[in-house]
Amino acid sequence: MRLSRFPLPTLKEDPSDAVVASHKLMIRAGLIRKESAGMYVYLPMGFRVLHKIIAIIREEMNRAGAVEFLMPELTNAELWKESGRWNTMGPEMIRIKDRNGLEYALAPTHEEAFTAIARNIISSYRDLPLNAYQINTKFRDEIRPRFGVIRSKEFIMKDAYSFDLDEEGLEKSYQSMRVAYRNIFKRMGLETIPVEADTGAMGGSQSEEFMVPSAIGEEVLLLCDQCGYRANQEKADFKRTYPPQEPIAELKEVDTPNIKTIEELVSFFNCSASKFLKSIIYIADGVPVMAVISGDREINEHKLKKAIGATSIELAPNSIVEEVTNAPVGFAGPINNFGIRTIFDMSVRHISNGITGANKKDVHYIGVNPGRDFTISEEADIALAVEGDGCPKCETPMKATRGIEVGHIFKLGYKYSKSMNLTVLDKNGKTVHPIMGCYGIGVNRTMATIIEQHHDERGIIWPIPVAPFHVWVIGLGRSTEEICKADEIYEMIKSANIEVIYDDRHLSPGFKFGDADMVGCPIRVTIGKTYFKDGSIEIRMRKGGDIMMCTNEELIEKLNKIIATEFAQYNV
RNA sequence: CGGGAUGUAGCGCAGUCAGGUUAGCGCGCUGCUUUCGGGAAGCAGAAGUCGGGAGUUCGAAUCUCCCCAUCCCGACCA
Repeated sequence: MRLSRFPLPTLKEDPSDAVVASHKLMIRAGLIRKESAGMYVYLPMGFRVLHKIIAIIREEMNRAGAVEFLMPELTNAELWKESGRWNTMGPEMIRIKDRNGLEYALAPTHEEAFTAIARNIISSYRDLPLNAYQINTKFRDEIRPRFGVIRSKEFIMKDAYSFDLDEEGLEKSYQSMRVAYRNIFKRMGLETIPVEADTGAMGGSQSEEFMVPSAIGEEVLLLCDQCGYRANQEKADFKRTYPPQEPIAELKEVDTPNIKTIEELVSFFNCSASKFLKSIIYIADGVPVMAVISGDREINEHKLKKAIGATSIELAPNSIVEEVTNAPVGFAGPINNFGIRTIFDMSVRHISNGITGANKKDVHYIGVNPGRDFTISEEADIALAVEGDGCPKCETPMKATRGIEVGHIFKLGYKYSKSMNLTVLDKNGKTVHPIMGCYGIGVNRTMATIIEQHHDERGIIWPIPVAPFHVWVIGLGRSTEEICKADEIYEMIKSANIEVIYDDRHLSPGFKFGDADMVGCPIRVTIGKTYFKDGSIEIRMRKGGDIMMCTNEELIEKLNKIIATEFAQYNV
């Protein structure tokens, strides 16, 4: 490929609307352009990288025994109604009608579609296990698209769905995907950490996310160096420690004029935050509920949502708080709280002589004791684990770090096979529902994440398995004779079946070197003054900057050797 | 959806507070000349609904109102 015939609109300056390195570099290196918020055009150089990533995913999925499908993007509403998700998916699912008024969704995921086709094509235990996958576009009307391609409204996902006869089979399928994912990311130069995750909107039991540690990660991970416990903060457990029980005091009302926040209360009462019963009003599926937790902890809304069994929860607006507590925000508490459904964190039971709002303006109770002053009607773990909390397994203080989620694997269970009535006959001729798993990789996000992990101040440094080209040839000659010589070298490399791009543009050397560094192909070959003088060709590695010289005759062998060595670093 | 910021040529910005001729600058782009192993120089050019609409005014990029879009911070997710 000649660069003179290959659109590569590189930029010298950062685009003003990009914030993170990968987004800036993808635009500056001419890989993508923004179409509108959350939608991107892949230019030829960027598309090549996407293809490389897809090819690796496909190889590893096939190697793991998965089989590739291609599903429609426009999915009939009937499918979603069968599983119940037409109602529960919410506005992130883009719904449209055709001219006859039939409703469709632009697929945000494909559990229903794959379950439906499985219903059609499998009927016996002999057809199991089946692991069906596709690499296809997903549409999600994100509330906030962010960080370029990392969170967009339209993105390419590899999604796989496994169907097994029993849990043992599912465990096997799940583990084989776990291995495949590790291999996939390793082959792209990404070190991933699998962490325990919340199962979220997909439903199901066990679930792990594949995280790449990064300062720009949207997830917080809690890690135990001692025993290897790793979890998303949304899901993370921690070892509880409780204060000693005190001799029980009398329940009293205290005037607390305009003292509302835990901080204000701590200084007003001059005691530790753990004394307070923090009471927060949420709206769960439209109904107000109260969550009560020790004042030194935060509520984990994912855990709370699960404990309540709600499909959506949000903080109640002030007006609702005033309505249900009969007081301004800041004076809510579990005592005499008008019969509102209340969930207590496990920490509450252990508070003795605590302090909490009296559901009256400017009044708090002191000497509050669970059991005597209110009943713990529903108890659950609804606390957010934070850095320094003890590991739930070995009690060692955990560390927190941020991560980008590039993949996610789930054990779905029977949710879809039952709701959509997917059945097979087992050995005994009995009708049974297969058990399912699902497995996703964000392809575009993976590309951005690779850049986050592999760049310097000059530009991208592609790991060779995902580099758009392996070799970047720069011709610096001016005379017709010199240009011919550079052309010959390029043709020679090309006919050796090496992936090569040739910068044959009429630009100054600095400009060409700059573009080569920006785009970041692993091997640069320069045909310049050293070649025209004494026939020595310069080979320079983008990573590390090592320079080697060789002759015309040695070049192909040398390049093949370097390429093989580079690839070897990413072997699994 | 709540809070904050921004919108001027393909890209990056100035000009707006304090209204006043043909709206500037850098990069990029076109032509010519010289140069060219780390983002060259000169000369000559092309390219703009100043986000949109309404209003105030003799006169609006600039003031007022409404709308839209983009980006950042929080709740959803690959």
